[in-house]
Amino acid sequence: MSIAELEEIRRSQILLAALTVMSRKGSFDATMDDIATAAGLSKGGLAHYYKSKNELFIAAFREFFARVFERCRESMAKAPGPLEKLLAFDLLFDPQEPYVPLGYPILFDCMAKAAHDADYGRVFGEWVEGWIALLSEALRLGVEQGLFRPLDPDPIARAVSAIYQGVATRWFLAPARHSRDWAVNAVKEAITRLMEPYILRPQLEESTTKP
Amino acid sequence: MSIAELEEIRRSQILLAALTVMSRKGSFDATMDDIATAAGLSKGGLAHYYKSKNELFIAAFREFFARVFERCRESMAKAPGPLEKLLAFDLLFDPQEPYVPLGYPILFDCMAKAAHDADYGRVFGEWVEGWIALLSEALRLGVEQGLFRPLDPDPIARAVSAIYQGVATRWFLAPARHSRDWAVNAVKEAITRLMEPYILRPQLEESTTKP
DNA sequence: GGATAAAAACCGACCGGATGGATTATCTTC
DNA sequence: GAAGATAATCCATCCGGTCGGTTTTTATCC
Repeated sequence: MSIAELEEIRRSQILLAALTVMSRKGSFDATMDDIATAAGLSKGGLAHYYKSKNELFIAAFREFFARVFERCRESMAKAPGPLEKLLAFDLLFDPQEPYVPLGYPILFDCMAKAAHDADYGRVFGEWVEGWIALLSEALRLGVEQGLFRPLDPDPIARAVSAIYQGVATRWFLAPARHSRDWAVNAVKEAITRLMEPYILRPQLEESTTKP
Repeated sequence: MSIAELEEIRRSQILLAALTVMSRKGSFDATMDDIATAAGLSKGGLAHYYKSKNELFIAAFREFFARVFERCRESMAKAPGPLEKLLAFDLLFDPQEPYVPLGYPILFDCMAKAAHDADYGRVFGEWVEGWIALLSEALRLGVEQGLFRPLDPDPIARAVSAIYQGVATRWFLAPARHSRDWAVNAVKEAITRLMEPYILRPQLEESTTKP
């Protein structure tokens, strides 16, 4: 095994440990000792790969968002049509999904940090932009396929993404009164209705021409 | 001045100081020293009124949410009709609004804490429920006034509130790509369209009866 | 292939600073 | 003078980061 390979393995091992501890304790309460223990290394061992706690945390948040993004992309790729692609994120409300119980605490921590620290704001913003790019692509696809009337994808994609963010926040933080059924339905209703004026129906095209 | 009056004044002074420091530094980085300095008291003075940092923070978050709730209630009270009441929260995107620059960092901190600590989850959840009660009331009003068709207010109010949460989160944390205009319009579009099937139009009542 | 030296990886102990809370002393009010 | 309010100081603990020492790996030479 080469030094580069070992470094890759160690960094990955440390990131996984960091994400686990951050999710369990909250990133504000996660210590380097905790993470070192979870990684099966010493603090000095951690220091070899990540020069500071902040550097490790930025890397951990980036890793987390990369994984979530990939999972979302997969889910979208499987959806049959552009509207279905906009609605392809029920995984966000699935407790069995690997990154759901682990992920929301991490997401909220990143948001709390982002409110004060531009580095974290950048991490959050880049993830958001990536997701919005996916959604915009689906909207453009819908137009190309003649399923949606011509539209500006950007603000709509942003609205769609924000709806998911709001509903998911409520589902996770106030679950007693925001069930999964509510979440799934709220998202579907809101997004479907938001898209309503853009949907072309070939067989009913005459009746969609409102006065 | 009686002891009860002094206590009221001191508690209020300390809470204001706490909110100011929490907003500026983040609640995770706010120390009792910081808050004492901001309150013009010593740490010992703080300890007389709040027995622990946690007790002070819970009280501060509650104070914050109470103020935001009151501000939202006022804004709604001024709106002319039930649909306008659902849309009466442009203040959430107004940087001149007192609790906006100060409030979002506090809100995100509370959310991050709520992900791990049921006490904070309760504080957050109670605020959410209060807001939803206002929205539900407006929906019921709309039905009573014959402006909305009969509906179940609860899930709709929750969806409306979640939309605000998502859009506001994006506006505040990723402002470069989520302008105030986008936010105001996204909320208006999403909520108006979500309500579309429920809106009764007296002059066009016949055409709303879809097959 | 073996021996040797150098570099890298890793550990455990240590350090200085920060913090919440406790304690003692002082001040203020009744 | 007593009670309450407040300040200042102290204390124990915690934490990120450092550092000297040890172990492991790599590179070089014969």
